[in-house]
Amino acid sequence: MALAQAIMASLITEGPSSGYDLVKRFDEYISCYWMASHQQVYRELRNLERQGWISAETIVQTGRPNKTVYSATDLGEQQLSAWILLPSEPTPIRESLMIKMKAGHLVPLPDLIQELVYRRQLHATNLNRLKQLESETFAQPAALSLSLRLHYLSLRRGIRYESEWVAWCDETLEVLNHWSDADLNPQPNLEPSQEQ
Amino acid sequence: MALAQAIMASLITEGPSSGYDLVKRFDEYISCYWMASHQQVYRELRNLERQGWISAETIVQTGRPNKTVYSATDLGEQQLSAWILLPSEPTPIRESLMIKMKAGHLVPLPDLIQELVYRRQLHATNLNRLKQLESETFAQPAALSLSLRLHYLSLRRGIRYESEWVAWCDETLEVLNHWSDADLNPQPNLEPSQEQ
DNA sequence: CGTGCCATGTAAAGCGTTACATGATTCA
DNA sequence: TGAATCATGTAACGCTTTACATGGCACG
Repeated sequence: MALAQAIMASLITEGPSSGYDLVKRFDEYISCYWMASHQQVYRELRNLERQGWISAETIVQTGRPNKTVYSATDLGEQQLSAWILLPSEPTPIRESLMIKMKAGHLVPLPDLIQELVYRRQLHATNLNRLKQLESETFAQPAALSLSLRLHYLSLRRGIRYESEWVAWCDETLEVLNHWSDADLNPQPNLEPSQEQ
Repeated sequence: MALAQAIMASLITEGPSSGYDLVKRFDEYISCYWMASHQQVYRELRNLERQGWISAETIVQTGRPNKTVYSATDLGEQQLSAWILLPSEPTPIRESLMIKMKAGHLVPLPDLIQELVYRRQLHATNLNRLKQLESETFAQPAALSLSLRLHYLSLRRGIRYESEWVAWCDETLEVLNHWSDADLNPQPNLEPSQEQ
């Protein structure tokens, strides 16, 4: 629903871009607040052009395929501004790992622990990547434009989010490891008497 | 994708339930890890019954509409166990508020601040609700079953998540209020020369 | 000469959101 | 008498995901 606005925000703050540029930017840092696949981005660009929020210009390139560069129109910028002023609700949470926790008594404890270790690693890796971005882009805070400072605040949210995940994994792993030691290891409920 | 598993997990840990019971449970605490509307729940229950993961029993009630109570079948429990053992990725993040931050220079700073104050309040309210649940259900930790202890861990994640949101809002509001004081208030880019 | 990057799509299926709908009971 | 709760849906639309597809260039 807000993919259109995420694209508009990027075109306005980062300037005219090709679909490919946008996809790269989504992968690099936009995904820390709005994830989108390349298929979604290309489709949305066509929608936005049809509605007149962006305009397309074909850049002829020799030796490699032509590219289409999109720019936000005045209409697009006005529409984005108006959308920002509308109140918005938090994203609904959908975390499959928590479903696994809830029904965790169905599987052996070591399997649950393994899954948590894996998730901790994913979030720790992403956290490092975001901290890297933070130190690269925001090394000299005095020199930052308003736009960059606002960008920084959204990056902070990404860093906090990933830190929180790592902290929860650590907290939870400590509890589960303690259960392991105490030999509370649950027996899986897999009905071993059944063949199929 | 995992709505089916969220329902199965609830039927297995909380026992046979009607669609309405499940919807209430989603509203009460499942939503802190998996949000679902009543329409989704009812549709998914029909799918699950068709696939044999759950079985339905009609309870005839006098004076009020009959209800259908669903129970997990052995097949359903096995399928859920197998699914838990599959590795899973984090949910893609989609936070429209961060898009607003990114393009925040397009609107007056007080409007951005107002939106943040509103969001802080939403998360603070939800945090209090979850803490309430925590203190109600987990007052006597010694008496808890394995299943309830696992439930508690997922509730902890919800509490951490909402705390983190409140903390980010506070951090960000402090920065923005400071800008306000310093008279860095950006002028909106709304092209006042245009009539339409 | 193969791998990966540049650059851009189509198609189908599944999932989520919004709107609409029904009809009884209980409580103020 | 009206509002809220119990209890359960259908339909349409739109967004997301997954799979498949193309074709040149650069680098080792």
